[in-house]
Amino acid sequence: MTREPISPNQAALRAHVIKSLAHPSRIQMVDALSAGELCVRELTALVGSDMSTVSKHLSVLKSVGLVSVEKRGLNQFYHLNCDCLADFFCCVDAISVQHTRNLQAACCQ
Amino acid sequence: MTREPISPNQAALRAHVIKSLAHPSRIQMVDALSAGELCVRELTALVGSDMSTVSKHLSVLKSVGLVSVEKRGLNQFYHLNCDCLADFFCCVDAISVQHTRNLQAACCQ
DNA sequence: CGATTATTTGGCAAAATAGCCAAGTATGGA
DNA sequence: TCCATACTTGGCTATTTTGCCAAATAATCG
Repeated sequence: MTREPISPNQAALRAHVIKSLAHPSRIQMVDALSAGELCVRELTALVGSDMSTVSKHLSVLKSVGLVSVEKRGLNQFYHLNCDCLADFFCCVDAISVQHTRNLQAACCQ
Repeated sequence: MTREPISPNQAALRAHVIKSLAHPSRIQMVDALSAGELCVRELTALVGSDMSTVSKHLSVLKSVGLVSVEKRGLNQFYHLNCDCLADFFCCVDAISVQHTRNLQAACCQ
C-alpha cells in the first residue's frame, strides 16, 4: 500500500490543465458554458473584456480540450467538454471557504 | 431553476486558489504531502529545485491555506489542509486523458 | 460586389511568475 | 560561544501571461 509519488511528467501535465483554469475570466466562461453553449460575443459581454482577449482565453481552454467549437453561420459556438468541473470547483471553494474561516479565527481571537 | 452566473468576485477567489496549484512543483509537493507531513529539505529533494525556490512555492500554498506549518526543532513540517484534492486531481486527469484521446483520434483518422 | 457582423491573429507593452544566488534568521549541538 | 543545519527573504533577471489595438479572415446580407 505504499503510495507512488507522482512523476514530474504527470505533474507537468496536470499543471498545464490547471493553468488553463487559473484566470478569473476563464472561470467565468467555463461556468457560463456549463449551462449551455455560447458564442464569443455572448462570452465577451459576460466578462467585459475586449473580444480579442476573450477569443484568446477561449483558445487556451480549447488547447487543453476543455471546450470545443462549432461554427454556425457567423458565430462560433463554444461548449464545455467536461462534466466533472462541479467537483473541481467544489474543492476549490472548500479551500477558500476554509481559508477565510481560518483567517477570521486568527484575527478575532 | 435558472442558474445564477458566478460573480466576478467569486471567479477571482477561485482563480487565486487554482493559481496556487498551477505549477508542476507545487503539484508534486501537494501530492507528496497528501501521504503525510514533510519538511522543506525533503520537499526540496523531491522536486529538485533550489531550497529557496521550494520555500517560495510553499509560501504560495500557505497563502491560500492549502498547507500549514509546524515548527519542530530545526525543521518546518508542512502538512496538507485539504482532503478533497483527490477529486480535484481526478477531474484534472480526466480532462487531460480525454484530450489525449481526442488528439489521437484526430491524428489517426 | 460592397457593407456589416463575428471572430481570430499579430504585435507590442505591462504585469505577474519563476528561479537562482547571496544574505539573514533561528535552533540545536560541541 | 562558535558552528552547522534548516529555512526564509531580498534582489535580480528571464520567462510567461495578459490585454489592448489594429489588421486579417470569414460568412451573411443588401
